[in-house]
Amino acid sequence: MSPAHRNPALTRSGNVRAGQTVKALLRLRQMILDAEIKAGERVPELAVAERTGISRTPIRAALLQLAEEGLLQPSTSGGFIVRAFDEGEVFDAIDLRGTLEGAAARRASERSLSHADLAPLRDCVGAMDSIAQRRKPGSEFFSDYVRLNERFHHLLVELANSAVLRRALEQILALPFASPSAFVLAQAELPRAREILQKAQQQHHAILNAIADGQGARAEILAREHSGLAKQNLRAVAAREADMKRVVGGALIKRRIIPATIGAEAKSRRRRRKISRK
Amino acid sequence: MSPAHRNPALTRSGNVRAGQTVKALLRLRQMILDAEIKAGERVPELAVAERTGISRTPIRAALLQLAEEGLLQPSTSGGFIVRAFDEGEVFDAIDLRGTLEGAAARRASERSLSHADLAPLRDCVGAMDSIAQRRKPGSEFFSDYVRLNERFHHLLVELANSAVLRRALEQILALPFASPSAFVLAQAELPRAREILQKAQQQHHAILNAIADGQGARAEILAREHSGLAKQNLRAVAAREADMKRVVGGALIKRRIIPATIGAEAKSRRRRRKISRK
DNA sequence: TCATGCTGAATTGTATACTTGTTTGGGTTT
DNA sequence: AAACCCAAACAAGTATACAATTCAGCATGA
Repeated sequence: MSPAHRNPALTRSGNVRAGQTVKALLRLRQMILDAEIKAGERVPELAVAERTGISRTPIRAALLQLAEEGLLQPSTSGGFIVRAFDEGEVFDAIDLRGTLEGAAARRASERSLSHADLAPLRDCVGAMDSIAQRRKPGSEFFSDYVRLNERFHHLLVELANSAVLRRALEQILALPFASPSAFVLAQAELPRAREILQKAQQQHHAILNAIADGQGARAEILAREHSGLAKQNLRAVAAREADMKRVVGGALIKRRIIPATIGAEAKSRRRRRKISRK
Repeated sequence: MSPAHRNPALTRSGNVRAGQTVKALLRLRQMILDAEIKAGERVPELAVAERTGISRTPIRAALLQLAEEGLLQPSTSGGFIVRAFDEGEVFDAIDLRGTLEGAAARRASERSLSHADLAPLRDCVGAMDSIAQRRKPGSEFFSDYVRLNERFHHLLVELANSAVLRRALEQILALPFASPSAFVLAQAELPRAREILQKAQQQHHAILNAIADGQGARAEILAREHSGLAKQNLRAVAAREADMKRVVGGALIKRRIIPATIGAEAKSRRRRRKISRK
């Protein structure tokens, strides 16, 4: 998407010369997700430019891109502010992912794919099986699982073979908490962790089989239902603020129940006279 | 999305002071859709800057935006080229719109909306009824119909009350031929024009009723099915090149059957020696 | 005490100069 | 004659200077 995507590698100097725009994009996204810039705050171009040593032009491009992704929101007075999401929006995002993955599963089912076409997906599910059967979840347990899980969902979309569908899913996945494995880390803390994981794995199997059998409607429903697990995790995790910190971009999600104290407003500069209206 | 969204009077109205970025965006989009720049061609910043009297910076922002919308494609060597769509992609885009509108209809159904909430949608359908019953389609016939049709689809999404869903639909509707009324004008030339229009209107009624009755699954299927009409129109229109010219952005759609002559390549400059690679 | 309008600092939006990379055409060599 | 190399032209990426707008803070007056 970014115009500087083409800069794959090095210049003659041998230095990793990623385009400034890409650098700015990555840095800014990190800053937002790590809550270095807090939700609701403005993102001043100049400050970012000074801090990163990148000039304003690429930074501006990155801001534009991040606004496209939905992490930033254009301010009425120009510039951008970090978007805050309430629990409902996160829910809706996961729901939409379910809808789109359902559409993908249906399309994949209707393409009468060969056995070989489905091999990668089958292998992926198989690999997850062997992970899920480990007695003791080791340190790489979850990172392995997350990787395979993302691969599963990625393959699903690829099998649908629709550029527009892929684009739509890319858009929604730009919201980190909409990702299929967004809550896996937090889920690990839940008492029913293993149970949830096994249920997810059963669903992976079911989706794969439905696609292999060309059962489009069934595959769609199953894929959609599969996203219900993420919704369930969201509900469980959102209840405890501590768990929310384990979710990538969790700082962007504002709790529904706002404390009575207006502590949040104290530190950010506020217009003292908003009664000026009329 | 664009940083200059804040400009009060922006789009189709007689905008007195639009930001340069917005101006560039509108101008460029028009140039692309009118095939002033043909599909597959590069869009040179400087040329556009000279031609429009706008400096490169806002033009670059507009190019970025248009790439986000999907009308432009980043080139490997930097810059952008006008994207070409084959018939399959147009089909997929309409299909995806159907999926998303289906999701919207379902959500709307499940919100237990009051009679008053549905009034705008009901009024819209009513207005379309009175148009559809006109004996002689006048000059404003189609423009009125198109306006109301777009309004219907817009209201449908609003009733779903989901920001992410709205965003996803905005993305797909940025492709002009994915619009619900993209083929209405071309459809008018078809022999079964009136019949198609009446069928569409029946579907509008059915969707409205399903939502009013809270029948989510039914509303979803109906809305999805409704997009089938557009697919049908696409098939009918795509058969004849002349009709394709009546479709907005039709120049971006490349025919499936490519003539044996390589005439298209003759005019565009080609690299003579691509064997230079090692 | 509060409303109102002015002013200056800050920040975004725009233009342009400059740098870096890609392309292309011609000359050279085999 | 074909392939290759090099260099000049060109276009995109980046930095920075400049203009326009916004907003806080203060002064002024009711």
